[in-house]
Formats: sequence, structure tokens, C-alpha cells
Amino acid sequence: MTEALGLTSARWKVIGVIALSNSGLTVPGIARVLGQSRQAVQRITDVMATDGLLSYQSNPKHKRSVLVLLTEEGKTAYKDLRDVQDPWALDNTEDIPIEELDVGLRLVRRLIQKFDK
Amino acid sequence: MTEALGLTSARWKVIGVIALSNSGLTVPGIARVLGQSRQAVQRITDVMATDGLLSYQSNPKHKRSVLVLLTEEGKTAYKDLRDVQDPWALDNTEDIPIEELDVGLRLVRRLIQKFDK
DNA sequence: TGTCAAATGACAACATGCTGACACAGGTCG
DNA sequence: CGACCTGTGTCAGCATGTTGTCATTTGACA
Repeated sequence: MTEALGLTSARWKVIGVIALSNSGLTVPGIARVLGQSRQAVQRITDVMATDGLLSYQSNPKHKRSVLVLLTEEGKTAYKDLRDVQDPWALDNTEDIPIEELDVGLRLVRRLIQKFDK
Repeated sequence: MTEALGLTSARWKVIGVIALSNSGLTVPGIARVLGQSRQAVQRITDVMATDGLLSYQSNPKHKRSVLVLLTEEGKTAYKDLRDVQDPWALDNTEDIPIEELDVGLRLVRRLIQKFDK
């Protein structure tokens, strides 16, 4: 899915987190949301900024730690990916009872919460 | 869990597959079971053989593709890991209804089957 | 038996993740 | 105000995966 849009799964994750934030996030902030190291995220965002998907903006709250924002190209990529992924997800789950999906989702969330502690 | 036993998750996966086979597997065979590339598995097994966890044995069915077997040390590592992992898994699921775990397992298997096609 | 496609080994380049280490910035508290 | 802890940027090394390529081996089939 990502390949057709010139993205990768790692970039998708980053774009998704930024898209859901209103005023931008710092790199360590994205890392905390994703549960990853800030170094790993920093490397991805640097390349994505070079590719024009992201832009850095000075952070009024912190001199060193800049905010990461989606460029228009980044927003377009996010939308294009949703347009591919949403129908795909529906296609692959339409024959599974909603109750089972719901139980599975709650189970995964429950385990995540347990292991986060 | 693996760290305390001098293993890693990747080595655990390989040991697990071999432990469940009776007469050994080839490297590409392990890769097919794991759904990974043979190159990735080859690198892991080479290091594990150096570390004494695995041994290579000539394959009567194929001159080039040797069989991978667990050494005594490898078998011990597998057992030690089970002794840690099994109680851990029970601990973390004992307060979850068996029906939910069952639905979750079937859901995951169903999705795997779907995406394998 | 000769040929050819598939499987395998080996090497390389790359993507993604981790941890560790070090210097600097920010904020808290005596 | 100064000390100290925490957060951040940056660089390095490593683990684990991927794909691509090429030579060799296997095995099936005309």
C-alpha cells in the first residue's frame, strides 16, 4: 500500500501521528506516541523533511526542540493513504462478525496496557 | 526474557522452529516456516552455530543445503526459555476470560490466512 | 540424456529499529 | 544564584529484517 504512494510503513506511522496533532509535535514527542526511540524517529523525519513531506518550525516552548509539521505534500500523502487503506481494511473484515473484531480489539488493548506498566 | 538467557527474540524464533522439527530443517525451510527471507535466517543460524547453539549436518537429500540441528546447549536454551515464558504467559492472561482469548486467537489466525493468500 | 526452471548459497545495499554516550538546554529547588 | 536532574540533539555501533544479483545444484521433463 505504501509503496504505490512512495512511502514506507515507518513514514506512514510518523505521518499518521503528526496528522492527528493540531499544532505539531517535537521529534521526541512523536517517539513517545509511537513507543519508539527518539533517534529512530529523528532519522525518519530528517529524510521525510528532505523529501518535502515534513517541515520543521521553531518551537516557542523550546529553543532546541523544533516542531514537526506536515507540508501540503505530506497532507496529500496522508489523505491518499487513507483512501487506499480504509477500503482495504473494510474489504478484509467485512465477513468477520463485528463482535469478534470488538473482542479482539479490546483484548489487544488490554494486553498493551498490561505490558506498558 | 531472552536477554537473561543470552538469547534474542530472533534466535528464539529459530530455536523454536527447529525444536518442533524431528530431523532438522534446512535454512530455507526454517525461513518458509517463519515467513522470512532465507538470507535473514542464514545470518542468524551462522552466528548461532558459532555460539554453539546449533550444528550443521550434511543433508542426504541435498548436497548443498545442510540440515540445522540443535546442540545440547541449544536444547537446554529452548527448555530454559520455555520455563520462563510459559509462566509469564499464564500470569498475564489469567484474569482474561478464556472465551476472549479464544476469539482473539481465531481472529488473528483468520487474518493471517487471509493475508497469506 | 540433454535442457531448463526452481532452489540454494553467498554477497551487497538498504530500511528500521535498539542502546549507549556525550554535550547542551530547561526547569526546579536549596 | 548555583547545583542538579531531565529533556534534547547528535553520533556511533549493532540487530534484524528486506530486496536484488549471480553462480551452482537439483530435479523434472522432452
